[in-house]
Amino acid sequence: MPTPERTSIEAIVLAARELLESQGDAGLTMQAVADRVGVRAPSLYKRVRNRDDLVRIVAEATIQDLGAQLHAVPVTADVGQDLIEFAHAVRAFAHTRPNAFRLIIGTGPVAVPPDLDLITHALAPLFRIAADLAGPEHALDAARTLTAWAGGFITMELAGAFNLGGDVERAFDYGIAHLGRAFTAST
Amino acid sequence: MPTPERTSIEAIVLAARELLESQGDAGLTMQAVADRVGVRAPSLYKRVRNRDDLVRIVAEATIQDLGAQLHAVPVTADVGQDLIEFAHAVRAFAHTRPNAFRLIIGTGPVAVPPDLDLITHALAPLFRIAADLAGPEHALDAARTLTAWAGGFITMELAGAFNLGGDVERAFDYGIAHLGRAFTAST
DNA sequence: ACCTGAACACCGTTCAAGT
DNA sequence: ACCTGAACACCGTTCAAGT
Repeated sequence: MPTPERTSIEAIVLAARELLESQGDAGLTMQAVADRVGVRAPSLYKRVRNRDDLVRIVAEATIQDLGAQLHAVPVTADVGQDLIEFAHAVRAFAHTRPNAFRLIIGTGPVAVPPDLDLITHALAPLFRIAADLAGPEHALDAARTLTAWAGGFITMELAGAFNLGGDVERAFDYGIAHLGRAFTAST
Repeated sequence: MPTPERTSIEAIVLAARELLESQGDAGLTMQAVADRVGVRAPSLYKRVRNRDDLVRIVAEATIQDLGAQLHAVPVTADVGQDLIEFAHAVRAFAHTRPNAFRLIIGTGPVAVPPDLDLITHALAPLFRIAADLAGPEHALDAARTLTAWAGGFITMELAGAFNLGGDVERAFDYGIAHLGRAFTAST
C-alpha cells in the first residue's frame, strides 16, 4: 500500500538553506527541517543519507548560485575592471548569505566535501581573469592567490575580525587594486 | 567540609586542546574532557562557564602560541625576506595544529570571539612588515590584505580545496612574492 | 568548597510497525 | 513505498545531595 509523498528533496533542501541562514549551523537540525516541511524527522532519511549529506547538498547548491552570479558579471575590454566587478560580486553574495558562504569556503563545518567539478565551473570566470592578468602559465597560481585573498578577507569580515577601525570597504578595494597590479606587473 | 581540587583550569584547557587536535571539533565534548582530567562532566562547570567559553579559551591560547612563533621570526634588513619568513611561520604553525588554527581564523565554530588585544599583539610583527612595505599610512590596509591572503590560502589548503593539481607550495610562494612586490611598487 | 549522580531537554539515527 | 512512534546512544547543562 503506497503512501503519498508528503515532501520532496527540493523542499527539504530549501528548508535546510532557510534554516542555515536564519538560525545558523546549530539551528539546522533534522528536527527543524522536518517541522518545516511537515513530516517527522525519521522520514527525512528516505531522501537524504544523513545530516552531513544534507549539508553537502546545501553547500553544492550554494556553489551553483555563486557560480551563476559570477558568470553574470559582464566581460569588458578592461581586465582590471573585470577583476574589481568580480571581487565585488563575490563579496555581495557573501553578505546576503553569510552562513552558506562560510560553508563553501572550507571554513564552515562541512564533513563531506562538495563536488570538485562544480567548484571548477563556478570559478571559471576567475580563471579567465587570472590568465589575462598573469599569463596562461601562471593562471592557476594567480587564481589561487585571488581566491585565497577574497575568501580570507570576506571570512574575516564576516567573523568581525576587522573591528580595529579603519574602513573595511577601502581595505577591500585596496586589496583588489594591489593584487591586480601585482600580476600585471610581472607578465 | 572542603573537597580537595581534583583538577585545574590548566589541565582542562590542555585536555581540550589535545582533543580538538586529535578528534576534531566534534570530539571536543565536555564528557571527553572530563574523562581526560579525571572528573565527571558537571565538575567542569566549576572552572568554565560552558563549552563555548572553553572553546574561546582554547582559541586565545592558540593566538598566544601563534604570536610567540611570529615574534620569534628574526628581523633582517630585507623586509621582503622578512615577509617570506613570516608567511612560512604562519603556514608551519597551521600545519602542526590545523584544528586550532581554524578556530582563530574566524572560520571555525567559535561562538564567543577571542580578546581583540591578544590578536593585535600577536600580529604586531606583521604590522611592522606592512608599514615597511606600504608606508605607514597604508600599513593597516596592507596588513589586512596580507592576513586575508595568508588566512584564506591556508584555510583552503587545510580544507583540501587545492586538489586541482599543481604545486601548492609554489602557489604559496607565488602569492608571497607578488604581494610583497605589489605593496612596494606603490609606495 | 568542590565533586557527584540523577535528571532534563535536546541531538542524530535506526527500525519495526502501520497504511 | 513512504511515514510514524518508539527507542537508542549521545550531547550540554542544572541542581540537590554528598563529603
